[in-house]
Amino acid sequence: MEGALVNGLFIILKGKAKVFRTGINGKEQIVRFAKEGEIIGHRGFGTEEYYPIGAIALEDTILCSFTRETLQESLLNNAKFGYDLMLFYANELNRSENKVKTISQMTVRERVIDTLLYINRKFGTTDGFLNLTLSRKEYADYAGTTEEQVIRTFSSLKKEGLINTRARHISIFDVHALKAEISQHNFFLDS
Amino acid sequence: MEGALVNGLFIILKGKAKVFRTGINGKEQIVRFAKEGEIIGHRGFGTEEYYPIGAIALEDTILCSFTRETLQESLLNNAKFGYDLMLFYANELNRSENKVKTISQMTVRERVIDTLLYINRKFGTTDGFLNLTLSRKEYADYAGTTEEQVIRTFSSLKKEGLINTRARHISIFDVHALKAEISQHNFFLDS
DNA sequence: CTCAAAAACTGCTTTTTCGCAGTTTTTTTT
DNA sequence: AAAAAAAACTGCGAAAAAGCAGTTTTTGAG
Repeated sequence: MEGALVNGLFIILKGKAKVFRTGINGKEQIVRFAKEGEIIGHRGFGTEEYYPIGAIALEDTILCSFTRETLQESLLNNAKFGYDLMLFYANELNRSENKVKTISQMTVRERVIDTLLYINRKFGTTDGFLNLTLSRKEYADYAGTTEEQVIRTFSSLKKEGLINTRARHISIFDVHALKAEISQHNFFLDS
Repeated sequence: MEGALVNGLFIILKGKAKVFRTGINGKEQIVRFAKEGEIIGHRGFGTEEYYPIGAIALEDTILCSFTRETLQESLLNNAKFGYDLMLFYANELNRSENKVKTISQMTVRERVIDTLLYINRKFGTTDGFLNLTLSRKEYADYAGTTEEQVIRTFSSLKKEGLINTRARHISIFDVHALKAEISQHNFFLDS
């Protein structure tokens, strides 16, 4: 939970989660989605005393937890471990700073497309449908827009034959065309 | 330079710089400003081969440079060093993810105010004037808006008696009132 | 399987932001 | 110190995004 005392970090053994910051009027900004094998809670590992960020499981999820002390000890005794974790942070930072640019310079339509491609890349598909099922509001919270705009964009993309939606299940028909639309902005960093 | 082969990182011994990503139509997104004592080029230290980001000195600047190899060796031999650098990254990540939220949820006016307060906090003032002199366009590139919007916001803030501008020199009259306007969003993370 | 709640959708209006084109001021060069 | 170039400013129209209020569809509980 955002605002809770930092007590360590977690690794997702099984399941999926969304990681977010709460803004004004309780509006969420989803920072990333996480899956099996990924780290959660590492943002609390700086000088902050409280988590600046929250996470919620999107399905039944099993975590492995490390206390701050355990981790600190391991890091101070194992330089390679610290080095690898540092590389991980460096990549996360790269990803995040790219998102600043994305949100700042892309149109709503482009941001929604970017989000679809991100989900596709990261979670893949089964029978053509994206493996992660999100509400329109969650798409909006990641793309930095409103639910209505996501709905409008989806319905345009549908009309253009680029995607299909069957209720909350989405399939992408033409990944290439979608990529082309945002290629001048995006280097597909955030897997 | 953005796109150049990563060859190490730098510490600013003297001077100031802006750190940015280039987007569509050459539009810059300034990610941060850096001053004496700060690290530059650490974004290239992940798995990337090329710098995802560029930096330009804003005045005569002296750097101290470390090759990737030197640094890697030090990190692998000195766990405490790696640990501290990791903490630094964790804070940078926190700062950056907060900026995602800021840009996504604040209005243009709020983002401009946020930028003014950031410059004030980080670089301070002399005789009431901010110690870092930027063009309106640079304010826009940091705030994620256009030059014209910055100009319009500055002129409103001037009319309201909150700031004063004498050409490119800006003084903030009422830091408190400005902070109040964005306090529901911002926790003043990015010093 | 039914029903209530939640989510998705639609059309419309309002607000915010942008961008152009021209003028004025400031800065830099010679 | 004058001229040229760059930056700052202004008003206005256009575009993008957001917000509202209702209807329809989907979901999930019992």
